[in-house]
Amino acid sequence: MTRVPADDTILRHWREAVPDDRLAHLVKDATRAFVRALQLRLLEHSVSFGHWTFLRVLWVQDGITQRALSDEAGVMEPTTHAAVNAMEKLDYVERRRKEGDRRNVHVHLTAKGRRLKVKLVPLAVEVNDAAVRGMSAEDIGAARRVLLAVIENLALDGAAAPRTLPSTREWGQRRPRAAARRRVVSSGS
Amino acid sequence: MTRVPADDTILRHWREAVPDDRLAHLVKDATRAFVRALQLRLLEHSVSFGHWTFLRVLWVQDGITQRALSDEAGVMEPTTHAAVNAMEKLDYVERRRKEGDRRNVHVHLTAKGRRLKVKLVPLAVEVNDAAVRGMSAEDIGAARRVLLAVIENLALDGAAAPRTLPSTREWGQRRPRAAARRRVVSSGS
DNA sequence: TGGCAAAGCTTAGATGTCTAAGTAATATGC
DNA sequence: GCATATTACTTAGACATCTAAGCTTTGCCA
Repeated sequence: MTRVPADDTILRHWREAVPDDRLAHLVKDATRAFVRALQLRLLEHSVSFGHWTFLRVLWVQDGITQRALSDEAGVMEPTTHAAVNAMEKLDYVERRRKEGDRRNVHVHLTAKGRRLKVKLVPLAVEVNDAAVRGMSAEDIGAARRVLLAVIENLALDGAAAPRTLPSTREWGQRRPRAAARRRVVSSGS
Repeated sequence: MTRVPADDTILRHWREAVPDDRLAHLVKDATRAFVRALQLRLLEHSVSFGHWTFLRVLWVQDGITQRALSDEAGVMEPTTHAAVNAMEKLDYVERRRKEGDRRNVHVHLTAKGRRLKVKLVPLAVEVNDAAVRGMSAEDIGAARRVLLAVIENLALDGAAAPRTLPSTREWGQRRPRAAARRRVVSSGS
């Protein structure tokens, strides 16, 4: 790689500066570190990081719908859609429609997709072990509690904020002016 | 209807499943929660989340070079370049070349960019407070330690791993940049 | 002192993620 | 039993981020 953007700089950074959104940035940088480390290993098996997210889920719940897959992976449908397209081309999965509700598209692993599991899972374990090396079990437990709390607290926060608007949260309304105005202006000129 | 991808599903998810890369995913989901929460607030001031990252740095170190800005923000130059372009259009910053080294491009806040600080910083504080609500100071401290360790451990991991790999499209081929080289060299001093 | 490497910025293109809006199938209510 | 809402997927487009590679300026040194 050319240059790790961070390394020295980021580390110094975290020991000195105390910005107002310190935890948020720590979490963000940690995510990048995790993604990068796993990506590095996945590349040797020609699997992109994006696919890992979905394969993980499918190894446990093969044949679920795209919607369910999105939920389990924690992303929106279009993200899943794009990833499934790519993985279908790579012959890791295939889409199937079943009898019954014809809206649903079920995503099934191919033999090839299934085989990746034994190779890839150890890589993730390796990364996680390396990541927490030297940390006590208590600290790691505390970190888990805090992160889970963050997710819960902010989910509430996000759900509460737009409450002033129609029942099904309308981001379009809340997000407002920037987008709305832009649209008006461009159609008017 | 726009659905929050996560909410219930993600929360249930974290209380049940115990995948092999649990911490990595916890961290990733927490990042998304943070970003989303802050974005929600920034949008009301017509500031995108991407700009926040750089404005934070500039409020403290106005007039630094794009490279320095990249390092402080923890991203690569092209990311900074794109963001500075956008912020320049919005009249939050301006680029200036100084006497001396003409390769450097210094990024300066405009009055408009500077004014955002008092409005935006409280939003970040608010998000961080909301995020850790109910957590003990000890747990939060432990979480910080763990996250910092993750960043450090994986930075080492990333620096070490590729050297041993004859992998085709990797590090080795390209002429190493200063940082990469420095790291190798300094192992001897 | 002239050439080559390094440093800084830019461009090009890929990836992963999102919102908004469109289409097709199904469910619901009057 | 049809009109309408809801659900699942898709398409379009935006944005933040990355790597690879190109350009310009500077530094070094043989």
